[in-house]
Amino acid sequence: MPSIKDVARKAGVGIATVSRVINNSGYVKQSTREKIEKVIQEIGYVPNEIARSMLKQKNNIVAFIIPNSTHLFFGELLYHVELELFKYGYKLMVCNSSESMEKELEYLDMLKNNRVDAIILLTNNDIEQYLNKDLPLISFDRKFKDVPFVASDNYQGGILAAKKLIDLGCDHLMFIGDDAQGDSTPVQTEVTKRRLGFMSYAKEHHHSEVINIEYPLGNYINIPEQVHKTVLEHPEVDGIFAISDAVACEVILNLEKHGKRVPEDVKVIGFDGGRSFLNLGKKMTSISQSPEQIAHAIAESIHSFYANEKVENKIIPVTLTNGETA
Amino acid sequence: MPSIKDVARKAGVGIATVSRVINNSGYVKQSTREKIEKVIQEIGYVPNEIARSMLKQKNNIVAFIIPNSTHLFFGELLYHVELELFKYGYKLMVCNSSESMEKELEYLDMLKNNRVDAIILLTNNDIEQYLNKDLPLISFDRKFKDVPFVASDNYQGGILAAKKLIDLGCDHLMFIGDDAQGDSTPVQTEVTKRRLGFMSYAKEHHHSEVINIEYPLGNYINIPEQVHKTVLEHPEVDGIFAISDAVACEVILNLEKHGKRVPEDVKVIGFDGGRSFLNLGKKMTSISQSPEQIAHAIAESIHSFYANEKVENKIIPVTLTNGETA
DNA sequence: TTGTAAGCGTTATCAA
DNA sequence: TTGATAACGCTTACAA
Repeated sequence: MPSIKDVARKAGVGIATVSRVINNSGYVKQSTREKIEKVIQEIGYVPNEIARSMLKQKNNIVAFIIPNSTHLFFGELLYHVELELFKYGYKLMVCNSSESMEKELEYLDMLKNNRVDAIILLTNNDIEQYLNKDLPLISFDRKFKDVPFVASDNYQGGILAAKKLIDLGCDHLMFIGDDAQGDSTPVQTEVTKRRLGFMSYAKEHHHSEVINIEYPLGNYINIPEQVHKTVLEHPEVDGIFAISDAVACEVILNLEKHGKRVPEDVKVIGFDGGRSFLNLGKKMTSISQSPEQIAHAIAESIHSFYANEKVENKIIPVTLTNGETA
Repeated sequence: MPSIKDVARKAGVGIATVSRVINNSGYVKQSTREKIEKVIQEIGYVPNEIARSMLKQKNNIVAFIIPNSTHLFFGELLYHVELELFKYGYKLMVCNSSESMEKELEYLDMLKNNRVDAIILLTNNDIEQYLNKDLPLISFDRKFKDVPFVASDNYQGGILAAKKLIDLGCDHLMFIGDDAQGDSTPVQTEVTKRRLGFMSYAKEHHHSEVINIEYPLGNYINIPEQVHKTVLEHPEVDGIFAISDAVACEVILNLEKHGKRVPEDVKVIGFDGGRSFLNLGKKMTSISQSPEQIAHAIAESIHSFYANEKVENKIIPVTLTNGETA
């Protein structure tokens, strides 16, 4: 592919002049400019961004380390993150970790070598100790030391769900989640606040104790068979808040398989937005996260950082989306 | 971040020697090597891939122009493409076109500027005239002049679906698809072969005519309301082949809403693999594409190209996955 | 208004 | 064994 030198030679000018033309900087005589533009057309010259990156020490590439782009909510988030970054002139590199910490570390090394401008990190692994100042990180739904983060208002989501179920007259509440606080792993993400918010509101406004099902972090999609068993062992439960739509969906299908009607016998609320679960046959009642707003906040943070503005942590509001399962 | 010069200075050697150490090339005295490695550790030097790219004229970045990573099958494909490319040392840039040709052209320009090593193109737009030799293209499910392609065996998929429905004793077949052959757009993709294979087999092995519903390319997920109406206008139909699982899912939900039982009254076969539609409440019968194999074929083609091997077009086999809808 | 030259961080060539 | 030095393609002083 032709370089700036080829243009300069063919136009009979110096490369600096060509540079001035393509960047519209400095003075260039009109006739010279036209001559150069003509040559550019003729030989199909386009500037090489790699060379520019080297000089500017900035390549406008952002990487997104994500467990799995196949997961419904993550897929949506990825889509919007790419869209928002594009508006600021950033390109997005996807890095599917498949939830493996080893893979995450491998990506981190690779991305450091590639001098990407930012790395969006979304993980449940115990990775804190491997993060350092040379990595331009921003994290989603997770706090790391010295790393700015964006998170949904998970606590408020828990409250909204509890309030909804209680308002609907549920007598026996249950929470189901793989948020892995406590013993199962040393990691605590912001997601656990869904549970905390739920519990807290229920404690204040509800008479009986909430049944709390907690299981280790899995693959985000399939939940352990044991959980289904436990649910069935509590026939008195008439209100369930699940940590994600995917989990809620599985729980609902299981309940229905065992003769329970949703929402008549048991009301179920998921978390994420229910958008992708039209094919459940009914619309899910869910606490909606806004992938658009999250993506916007992330892109804005990255942009602010390079504009030398202060990067604030951001909490994105959630809303209750009414559906047919509660 | 430190450069090779910093290492050289601190170790009291020339930069060429440092380069030899980090690339394990040429002769380096053991003691020198150790001294250099020590410095590298100390100052936390990692080589700058951007500089390497510039020199090698290769950056190991592949871009994937995809309509929407949120679409279930595309999301899976994206996931596997990234995985497969990673094995060959390639990084993946996602470019969501949202099906807009304008956006695709914008991406194409951007990617040319960025000298990416390959561009995987997945589009239904009439874009042929904008493609040129400077774009390192490979296409999925679509033939372009002088562009190598990978496609599923769509024709065979149509045959498998027709055979299945006929073997199950269906008397009145229907095909539903937005494959847009003929009038609706000048574009013809490989996907239209699903219809052709279906029709061809049905013609040979079936008595009555197949009802053919064709509608313009949409957003891959929602189908026009008119299609649902047309389906209901044909109560005699007892076997439907839909061009994708997403379409099949919508058709099934609509049929059930109107009192038809699937598969008892109408058998429905989708296309893609049915994997993501567990939450339909039943497993979909579907012609399975293999995102893994497709991704592998794509990655391999790109790799072959840079290994100076001949890049062949590749047709990936499909299989019938039995489910509960046919 | 224009051109020369330095420099961004590497690798590769060629002497030493 | 090693170290200058010339690329790679660009931007930006600095001179002219």
